[in-house]
Amino acid sequence: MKTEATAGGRRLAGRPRSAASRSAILQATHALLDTTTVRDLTIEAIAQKAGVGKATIYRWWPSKTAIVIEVLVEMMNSNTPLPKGETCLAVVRQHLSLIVKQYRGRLGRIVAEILAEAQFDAELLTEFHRRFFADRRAAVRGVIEAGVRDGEFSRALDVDAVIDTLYGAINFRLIARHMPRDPRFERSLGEIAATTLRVC
Amino acid sequence: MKTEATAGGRRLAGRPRSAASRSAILQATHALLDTTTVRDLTIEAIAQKAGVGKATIYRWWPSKTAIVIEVLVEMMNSNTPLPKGETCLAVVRQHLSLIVKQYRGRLGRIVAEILAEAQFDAELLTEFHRRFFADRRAAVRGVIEAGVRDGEFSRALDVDAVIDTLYGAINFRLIARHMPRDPRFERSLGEIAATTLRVC
Amino acid sequence: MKTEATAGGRRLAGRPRSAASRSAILQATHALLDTTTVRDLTIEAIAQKAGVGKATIYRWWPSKTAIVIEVLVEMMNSNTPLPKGETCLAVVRQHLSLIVKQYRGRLGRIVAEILAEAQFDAELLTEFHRRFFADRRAAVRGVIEAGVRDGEFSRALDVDAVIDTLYGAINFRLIARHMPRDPRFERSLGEIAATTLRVC
Amino acid sequence: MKTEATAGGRRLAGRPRSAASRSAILQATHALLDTTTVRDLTIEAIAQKAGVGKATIYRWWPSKTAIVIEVLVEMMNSNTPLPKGETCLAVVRQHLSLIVKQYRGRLGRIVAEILAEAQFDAELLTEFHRRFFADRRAAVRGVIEAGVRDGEFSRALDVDAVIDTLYGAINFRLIARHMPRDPRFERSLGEIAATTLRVC
DNA sequence: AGTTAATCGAGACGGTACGTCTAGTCTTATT
DNA sequence: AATAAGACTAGACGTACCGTCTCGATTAACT
Repeated sequence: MKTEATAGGRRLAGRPRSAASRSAILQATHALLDTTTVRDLTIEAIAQKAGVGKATIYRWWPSKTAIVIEVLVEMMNSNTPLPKGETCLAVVRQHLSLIVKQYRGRLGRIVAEILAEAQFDAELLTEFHRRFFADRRAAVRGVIEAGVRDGEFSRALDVDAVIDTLYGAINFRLIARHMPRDPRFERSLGEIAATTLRVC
Repeated sequence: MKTEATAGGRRLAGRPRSAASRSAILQATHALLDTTTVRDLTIEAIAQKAGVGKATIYRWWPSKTAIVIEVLVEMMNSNTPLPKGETCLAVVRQHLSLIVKQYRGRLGRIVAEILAEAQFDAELLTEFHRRFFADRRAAVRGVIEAGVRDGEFSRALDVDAVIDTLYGAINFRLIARHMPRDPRFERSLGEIAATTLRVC
Repeated sequence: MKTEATAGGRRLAGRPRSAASRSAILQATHALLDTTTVRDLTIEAIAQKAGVGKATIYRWWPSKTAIVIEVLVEMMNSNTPLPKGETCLAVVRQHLSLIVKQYRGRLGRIVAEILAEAQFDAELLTEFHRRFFADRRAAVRGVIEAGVRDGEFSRALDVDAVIDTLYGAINFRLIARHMPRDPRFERSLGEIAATTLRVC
Repeated sequence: MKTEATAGGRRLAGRPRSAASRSAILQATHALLDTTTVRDLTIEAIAQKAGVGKATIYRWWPSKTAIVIEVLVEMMNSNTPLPKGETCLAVVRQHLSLIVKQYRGRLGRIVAEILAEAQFDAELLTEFHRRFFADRRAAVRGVIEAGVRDGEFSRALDVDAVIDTLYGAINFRLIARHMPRDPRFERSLGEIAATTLRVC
């Protein structure tokens, strides 16, 4: 038997992965999510709808939720550039509003459901954080740290705690559904952000 | 309080519900939760361990998660009296710390898992809110409103938003698991609470 | 309330058996048999329809089929007097025709179904034989033996074998359903009876 | 004979049916029938004993009794060639004796139980007739018709009625169990056959 | 051009839990 | 006692998916 990967570059024998199957699977999943929750989604239904063998799915994804994450990421594709604003506070406030709005529809439901499924699969949770939350959190963090450097925000800030406070409120209402995520909530969040970031 | 039979009207015909079975089911569920997640928990395993027919479970609970909620509520029974404190702020800070600590062990995991399961069952979510969150939230709300009346806290407060901000941070870290719920987090939350409540 | 059975007999303590319940059970069973097979009949459905507790049924009958046997016997009540005829052969032939006709409707179906259920319950089979077949078989036997004594029938006859031959054919078609139990069958059976009884 | 794949057309897509599973199921059923009645037999027990998923059974058989029929047919495989004899009557008599003997053991019990189960499933009854009775009946019919052509038997015969008379007697005693299927019965049946076939 | 090897759709496989159903038993209060 | 009501344990039902496994058929890259 020869080596699988010869000098320098990748050297795959055999039939390459079918791009058509991959996108058929993602599209089928997307379509099914209109009428089904992530939990009620089944690999069999995806395979059926995509006209694909189950094994093909299992070859490339570890679980149905992993597919959903991929669908979600493709849905969001460059959807969330950090908004512009005069001050760092303005940027943060607008971003908070944006997220509240974004989470109002199907997307919010799917995020909540992925988080739910990921409670029972640590790797999935890590993966979701890496592919969905990480960049946005880093961006927000960057803005806040800039605000601190500029003297706009308090020097004593525990940045992570503040972020979890503001975005956690959104996620908590998303998940616990005990109160609406309405314009008043957006405004109040903005006020709280102002106070916390400047005074804390 | 009167006896169950007399209060409220007619005594029902037929054999009454077995208290022994009820508590066997709750105990079995409690025990199984040591080694299983809520998702991996099965009604069959509970029935088996409790020495109970499956039908008996289905007669009294709509789903396994409903049982888990009942177990959780019995676990917490008068576990969380609102702490004493000199000022309203002190009470809130101590309560936040208490919750963070409480959520660190098995209890936190179960709360997260119930929330996860409840993402796919609206009634369950309502029920969980009613039996688990509602009282504690009302208590916290009472303290904050007292603080407002006394002039200790800001008059402009959106109390619900503030509560979701503080407790949402805890729940967000519980669910997303991206950062530890450690003493530093407790301290930071306390600071943020102080700022938000007094200045906002 | 006075005692129900005083003078002349046993005086049982406690509440006596309810005649109303007994007949409600039999009537309910009778009614259900219009739309259900004996197999699909359930004790629960009988109890429900009769407005009777399940335990009451179990107290007085060992199985649902036992109830069906009782219903059947009451249905047949003095239904099958041996027909009159000039000769013994004529009596037998008419009786065969009568049975073929009787078995054509619901009654035949129920007999077949009782026999089916009784394949798995030896006591039931014995009971069914005793209450349903025994008298009629004895009567037929009597006629045939009279024919033998009179010289109308062959002296060499194995009476039981002949009976099983003639009535067995009916029961076989009733159960295996491979051929109709029609007038031609009646006629042929009569011919075979004549030959067998006289020549054998 | 050709291979299965080629004969009759296109090879089907997908994994082919497992011959090992099929025979494991039949063997398990065979074994269980030693200690259980057809009624008490359960699909779960068969699946368990065969080391097979329940779905595999349901995929290929409509009911447990259908499996039992298949087991029975495989048990009988070329078990019952029509016996040789000098005359047609001799053939019929020997065949009757053979069937009586064959039905004495486990096989008789199973035939009775299948007929019992099939009282509640018309398709099953048809299937059982086709796979178990049909060929043998046709063979007997052939012999009798030959006898008629040769002048050995009566020209007036209703062949089906005669067959049901002779074999019905056997089946009736098998099912009603009111009399033994012993050598005397064999002899009497033979006598009756002789009379009926020649004189009728 | 032929060979090689991983891919593909299809669908059968062993397994497991589901929620339903009925059996037969057992508590109640009532008659 | 016997009754109607109905809760109880037990366990099979037939279904649905799981994740794995054969199949024959494709499809490139490497001889």
